[in-house]
Amino acid sequence: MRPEPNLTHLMRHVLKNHRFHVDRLIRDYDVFPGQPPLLLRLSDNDGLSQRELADSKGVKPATLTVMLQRMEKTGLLRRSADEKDQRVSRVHLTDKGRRAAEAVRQAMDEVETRCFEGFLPEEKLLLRRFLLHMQDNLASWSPDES
Amino acid sequence: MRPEPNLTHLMRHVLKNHRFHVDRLIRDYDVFPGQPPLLLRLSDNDGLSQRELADSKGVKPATLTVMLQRMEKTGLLRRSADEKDQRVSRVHLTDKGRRAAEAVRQAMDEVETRCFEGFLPEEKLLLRRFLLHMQDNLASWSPDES
DNA sequence: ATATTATAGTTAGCCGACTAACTATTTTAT
DNA sequence: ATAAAATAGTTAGTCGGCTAACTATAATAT
Repeated sequence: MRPEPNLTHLMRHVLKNHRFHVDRLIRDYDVFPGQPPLLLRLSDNDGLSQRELADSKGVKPATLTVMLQRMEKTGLLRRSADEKDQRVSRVHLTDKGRRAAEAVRQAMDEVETRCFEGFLPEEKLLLRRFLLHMQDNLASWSPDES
Repeated sequence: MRPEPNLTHLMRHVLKNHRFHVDRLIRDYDVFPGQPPLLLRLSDNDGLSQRELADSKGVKPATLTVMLQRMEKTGLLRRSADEKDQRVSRVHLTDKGRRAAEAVRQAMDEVETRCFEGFLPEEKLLLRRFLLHMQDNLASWSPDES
């Protein structure tokens, strides 16, 4: 009666659980569920443009605009126009943003550690290979064919 | 400069791509991105309660209520009160819903096939084992410890 | 038998994601 | 040099997910 859930369904379940734990660990920093990757990216590379951030996160510019507006409102970052190209706006972390990013980094590390407890290094490598293989299969599937 | 993306980040990427392809294949059936699993579940098991559906999909009842309202409006399903327990409402696919479910099943099969092209059966088993291991690690992590 | 508690759904309001249509600026072509 | 095309962001509207607060019905306890 309970059909074996397929692999992608299982993956979704795992990721939901993963996100839940990360959120739980940083809920005191005004950081919302989609923001951790952004904070880490900015912490590694201050002053990126919104376009670069969107590409980096694999998200549409419209999505990013709204997220950044919220994060600016909660004081995690500020935006300033690029001097040479008035179209682009560059994003900088505030002090609060840097503290949040540090907390996020710790939380992500902790969850990642827990998540892969009991994995051998070669198993993690194998998992990475599988994921890259899947990614390659899906990305190279042009919408035209069958 | 480009840090190795961690495994969960990679997983998110793969799933986004997966969902994109499923959506592409069923966009002519009034079926929106979160609805495929629901349609399949109902197609296998008509007349489930909302509670059962929510648990099955791993989603909060409030989320389901809104999704079902939309799907009822587009004519994919209808709801009726249980006779024995007036609190529960049972969900049934319409003919249109059954046709959509069939299309979804085909689309999912096709994407799943593409996704795992070049995988050996034992590799898929290994991947499942890894995911269950991760799921177990995360699910057994009580919020209290560390 | 009544009062309490538990369960099923709903509503409201938020965040994250998308597309489509828009503005503003910079490049490129003619 | 001016017109056309490309690029960066924004806005509006929708779907999917959540939490919190609510209603209605059923089950339990005293």
